[in-house]
Amino acid sequence: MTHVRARPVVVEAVRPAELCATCEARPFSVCNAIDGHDIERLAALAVNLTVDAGRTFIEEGDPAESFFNVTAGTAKLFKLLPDGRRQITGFASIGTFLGLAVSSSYAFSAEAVEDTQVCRFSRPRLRQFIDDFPAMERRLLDVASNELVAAQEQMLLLGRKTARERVASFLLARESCAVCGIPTSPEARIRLPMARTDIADYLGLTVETISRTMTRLRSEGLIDMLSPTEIVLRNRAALEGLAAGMS
Amino acid sequence: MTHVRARPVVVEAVRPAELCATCEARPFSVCNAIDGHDIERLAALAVNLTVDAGRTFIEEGDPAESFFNVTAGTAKLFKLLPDGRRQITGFASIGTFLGLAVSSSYAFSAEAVEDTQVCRFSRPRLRQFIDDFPAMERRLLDVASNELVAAQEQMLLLGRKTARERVASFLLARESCAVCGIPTSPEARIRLPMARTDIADYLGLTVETISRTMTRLRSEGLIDMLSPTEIVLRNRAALEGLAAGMS
DNA sequence: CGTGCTTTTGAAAATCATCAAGTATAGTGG
DNA sequence: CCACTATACTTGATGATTTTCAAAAGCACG
Repeated sequence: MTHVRARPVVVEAVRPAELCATCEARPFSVCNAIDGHDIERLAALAVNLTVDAGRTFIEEGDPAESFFNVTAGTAKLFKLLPDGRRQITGFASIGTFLGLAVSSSYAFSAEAVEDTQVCRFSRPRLRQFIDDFPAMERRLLDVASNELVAAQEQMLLLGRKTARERVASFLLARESCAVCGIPTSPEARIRLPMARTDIADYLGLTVETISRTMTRLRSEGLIDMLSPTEIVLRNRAALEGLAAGMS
Repeated sequence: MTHVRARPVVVEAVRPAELCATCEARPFSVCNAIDGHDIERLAALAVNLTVDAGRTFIEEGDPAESFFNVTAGTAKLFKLLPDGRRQITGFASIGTFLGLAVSSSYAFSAEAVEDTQVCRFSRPRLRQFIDDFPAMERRLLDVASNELVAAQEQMLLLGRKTARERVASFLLARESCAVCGIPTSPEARIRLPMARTDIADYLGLTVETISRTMTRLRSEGLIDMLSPTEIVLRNRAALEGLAAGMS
């Protein structure tokens, strides 16, 4: 259980929309469904935001007026219980589209884990845009479908895996996420921009359990810890076995 | 942990597609995005299946050749670990669309909890159909978005709620699901077509814990149990408090 | 009216949480 | 540049919720 010290819901800076045409995040995002000059129409809808680490830019329950697209950095998405218990439902990095929901209010909060860049779209206006571009709708459905599959996998983790299995699964997921970390180097160095508390709230465990489990994985030679935020997978096969539940 | 006694993956009977126009499930399903005579084109793609209780009609990992739409009964969707641990990711009832996934293989298995009717659609052919009917794609995106929200709520439950809170959440969800149970009578009688084991695997608990928790809720006057499968909510407010985490 | 399965109940065990404290790290100000 | 403070991470001891193991009670079905 983590009691979250609230930081003001403020966006650091709002810059005029940059050209989507040159956006580094585009290859990873739904925006690549649009090409040619149509991309300029999309750019006209986008507002570039800089969100400092620790800042919340989506608040659960608030009217859902915008969609977001992460273009740099990392954000955590989470839900809270009244007493402060928190469940992180996912981490958003470059290319992640946020705000899919039929409801009129956000179903989760989003807070930057490190300095983050996002594009903000007015919900009704982007909705209108999508109606004109079926390819975009198609891409969004693909995104939503993939997230659904990921969510089911996470339910399996939360409902049925042991602490060890959860941590192994997490590390492997971080590693295979080619986009999210620094280079997926030959020796698989993983960057963990989020705090241990965040990992705990993502895996349904406590900070202490995360720490103990990682220490043990290290002492068993399955991983190396260059620093708390830099992990090297030493025995991928063993980790994969663990993650798959063949402990 | 539940070791699943495998039942053959067989569909009981295959009937010629009935007219979607008169389908009772249509108001609850994505099919209502299509109207007029276009519905006949859709009907031409559908195959009606009867799935007996206990039969599996989607097997995790199998090539995803079909979409399904539940038109009657209830099915459980689940993922397994190699040693038999099971996580039920959801229950599908009338109107539920199954098979959304970009991958070429199913991400979960589906087994009928009670005698169930489903429509089966060839994946590529329905995909083609959808391309012709943006309204359908739109509806699918809405469905996927809603399921995503539900999945996040379930992650909160699995990761952070106590056994009591989970069971209370489950009962309330069953109740508000106007479609899934028999009548949402004035006194909120809930039908639970699934076994205790299924509830356990859905809530990330064991059968024993489910049983004990429900017994306790009954002894505290929060619920009544007419039979193992028929529950009455006696103190809705208290249950809602529990489910929301204000224990 | 057994037979088999589901549900319930009981006792013991275990994983993980909680409480507590020490260590490392980073950022701040002198 | 270094000490100082705050925060994050780690480690240890204890405890509790939930699991596991075991068995009885209910029910459905042949």
